[in-house]
Amino acid sequence: MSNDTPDKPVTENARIRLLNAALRIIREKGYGATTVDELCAAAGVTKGGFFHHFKSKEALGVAAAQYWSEMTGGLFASAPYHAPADPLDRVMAYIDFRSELIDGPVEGFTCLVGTMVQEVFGSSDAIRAACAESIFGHAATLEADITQAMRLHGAPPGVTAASLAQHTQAVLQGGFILAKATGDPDAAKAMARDTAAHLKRYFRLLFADTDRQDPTTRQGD
Amino acid sequence: MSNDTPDKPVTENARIRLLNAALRIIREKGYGATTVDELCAAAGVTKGGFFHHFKSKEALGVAAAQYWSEMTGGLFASAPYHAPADPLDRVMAYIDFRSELIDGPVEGFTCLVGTMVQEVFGSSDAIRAACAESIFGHAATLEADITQAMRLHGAPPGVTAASLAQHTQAVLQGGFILAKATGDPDAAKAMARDTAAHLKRYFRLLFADTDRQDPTTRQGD
DNA sequence: ACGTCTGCACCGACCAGTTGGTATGTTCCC
DNA sequence: GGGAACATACCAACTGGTCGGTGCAGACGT
Repeated sequence: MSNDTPDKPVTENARIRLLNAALRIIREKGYGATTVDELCAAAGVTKGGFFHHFKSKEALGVAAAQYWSEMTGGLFASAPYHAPADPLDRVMAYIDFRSELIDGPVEGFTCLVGTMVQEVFGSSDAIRAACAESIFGHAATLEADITQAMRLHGAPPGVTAASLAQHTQAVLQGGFILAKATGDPDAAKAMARDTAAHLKRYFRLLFADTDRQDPTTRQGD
Repeated sequence: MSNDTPDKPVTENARIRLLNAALRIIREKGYGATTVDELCAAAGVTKGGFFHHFKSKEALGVAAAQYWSEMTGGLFASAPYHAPADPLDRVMAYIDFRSELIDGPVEGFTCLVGTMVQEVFGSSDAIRAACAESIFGHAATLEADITQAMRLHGAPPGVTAASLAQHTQAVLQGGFILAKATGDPDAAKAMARDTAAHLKRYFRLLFADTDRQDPTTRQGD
């Protein structure tokens, strides 16, 4: 979408290490609580090195959001949920895939940009915009499948593909919040997965009144 | 649940002002970005006054979460959505009520504890627990109506009242995140309301297969 | 082939401002 | 007069950010 990430020369080592550290630590502690020094220590880079690559902490935040988009974008693009021929099945498989991703500790499966935007939407418009781009950009990839599903099976009354795609993201993000609220890792996982299950059920019900009453799509739980 | 908030004497003026400032400013800028000095300035209290009432910033965070519970608890308890005789209608009216609450600037309608818990779940277990208490405590009040609705109309297969109540909170919280991500206040409002509309549709569909096919419940949008 | 010149990646000591927190009053009500 | 409710002044630690410098890889003229 934006072409300001040209394929850099191969020698960007410290930058990548910094970005990877940012992904991990910001998801663990939040953007505000993450210090530059901490990032440097984790990446094995000094303060000077940090500010050589990022002109400010905020710039690191923006870059981290974009890096997150690249990483997750690649993950989703190569994920197996695109396989089904029926677009509705692809949407269902997408939710299953998201559900499978929910594993391990809370910081491991939650969303970097969802976490960040909540924190900085009032104080850094640059980071907020980068997070929005990531979230809504990802929603757009899902919207394509939903549009096709509506075309093939008929559109449920009162909903649009864009709205549904964004709602999907909202539900998953909300699940992450509740997951973080529970102190226990297992409860957190169950919480997030349960939310995803409700989301899938919503899709199933939404498209049940179209031409899809036959229970041939009884996948999973 | 916890009785460590006994009814203090009436003379807690600065404390209340501090708490009100905290509610407003933390929702605006997040917990981490909110400084003690800023809170003091907003409440017209000095640093000494602050630490007279709260032994630390973290203690203020915990108190703010509890204060938020009290405030919203009162708001919801006296809200008109309890009027309908049918518990399912009450649940629907609850979602409508939440949707009506979505107005004005983003910081005005978002949830304090949802914002905070996202930020501090890894760094302050005390605040995290206070936020969890607030969220799940509120969910429990909704769960009662859902349980009754299931008893009266039949339970949709595969869901429990507790799970549904928590899912409701998750969806609303997720809507807030997407709302914050959009820079524009009007778009934010629309986003959050749209999420609530999807949630309501989910409930409608869930209970449509029970004894509730008659469209007498065609309220709103 | 060779010195050197240039620019980039990175270093690490340092700084000024800000942070949460404290020690010591003062006021005022019971 | 004693304790709760504040105010004032202050601090040590830490924050993001700066700045002069270093090592090294390639360009370039000879």
